[in-house]
Amino acid sequence: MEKQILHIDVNNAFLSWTAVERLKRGEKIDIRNIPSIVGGDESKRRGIVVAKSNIAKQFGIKTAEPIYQARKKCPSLQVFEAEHEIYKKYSDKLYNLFLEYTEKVERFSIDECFLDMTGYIKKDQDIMKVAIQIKERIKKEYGFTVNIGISDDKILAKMASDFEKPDKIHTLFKSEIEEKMWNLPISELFMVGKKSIPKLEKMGIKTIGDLAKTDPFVLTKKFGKYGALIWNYANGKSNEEINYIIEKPKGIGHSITLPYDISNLEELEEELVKITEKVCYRLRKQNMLASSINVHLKNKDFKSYSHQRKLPYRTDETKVIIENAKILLKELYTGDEIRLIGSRVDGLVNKEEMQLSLFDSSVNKKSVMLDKTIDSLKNKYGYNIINKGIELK
DNA sequence: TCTGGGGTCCTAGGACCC
DNA sequence: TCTGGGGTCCTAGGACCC
Repeated sequence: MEKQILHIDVNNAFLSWTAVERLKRGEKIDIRNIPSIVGGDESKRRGIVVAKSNIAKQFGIKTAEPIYQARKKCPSLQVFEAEHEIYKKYSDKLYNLFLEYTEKVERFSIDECFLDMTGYIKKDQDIMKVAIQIKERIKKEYGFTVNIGISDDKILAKMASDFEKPDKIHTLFKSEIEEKMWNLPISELFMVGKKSIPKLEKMGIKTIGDLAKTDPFVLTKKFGKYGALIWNYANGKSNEEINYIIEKPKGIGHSITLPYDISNLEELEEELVKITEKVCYRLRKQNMLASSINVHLKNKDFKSYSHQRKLPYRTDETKVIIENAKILLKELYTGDEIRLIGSRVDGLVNKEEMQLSLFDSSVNKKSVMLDKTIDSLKNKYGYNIINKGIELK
């Protein structure tokens, strides 16, 4: 049976959601109708464009560009802070709405879902009618717009939702790829990013159609698995399933761009401890144990380097993880001026499964008890209620 | 006050084992 | 009188996505 897939994408998600929330709070101006963006804090050197209104887009403002540059393009630009709790709230609402139509919903990102409608469409309906109904319900019930792509292939559905915006539905069935997709530049193809574009162009591949008609053997030879992947995408043969089962994370990380460059180990260590504590807290919230820890630095010239090491045993203990993170930082640090520091745990496994199969060495351990106490305080009174002595200095 | 932060997956090379 | 070779594990780095 042919698959029936929808890809639903919120138009300018963070900006739309901020707009809706502000209207709800009684603000008069709908920021979707003025040149506006959601952006990071410039005073903390996190000033990039995260989302933009369509008017801002008309000024040539691009996602991820520095805000100062965006302002040059449009001096009257209004900048709003991101409000992640609100975004999570709208994302959850959408997901629950989609579950009314099929149980096979994949959350692809905070503002995008795939719906596998195969076998879920009633006799008096068709997939277009369902898409229209979903789109109109979201607009009416929540006050923002979405784009919907319809296809018999997952990646084609995603490509289709990216066609003309906002508030539109497009089909891109396998039978339509020549007509609707092959004339587009390769940069439009999912998974073709800025590093691959010049390489492909050098081979004379400028459009998705050019890519589709290239010998897949040549692509595989040059790009490995990646070559085969994009060739399949260009030919509408992704054959990917909708992963509607909620997966546990494989790693958890946190990184910060520092408000100013730091060039001494002690200060970096303080930052590392803070962010690693947060990582460990999130790890325990997931009820998982980590196998390895990774520390990542970026210097003022944007050169990145990282080290990782196996933990002595799979653990969620702040003390053990921080000790190992500190070792990595000492190995890594060469005296550079550091712009960004990151910490992440990987190789996560479920805690319960581990405790069934192994002698549980953590019972009554002092550091485990301390983590539990701190976590419950944080859960009750908020993350920042308790800080280690290092932050009180 | 120019360039975020959170992820996943792939590759290449070295260590080590048989 | 070059240098086996297959497999696994580990690390570092990079590409891509939103």
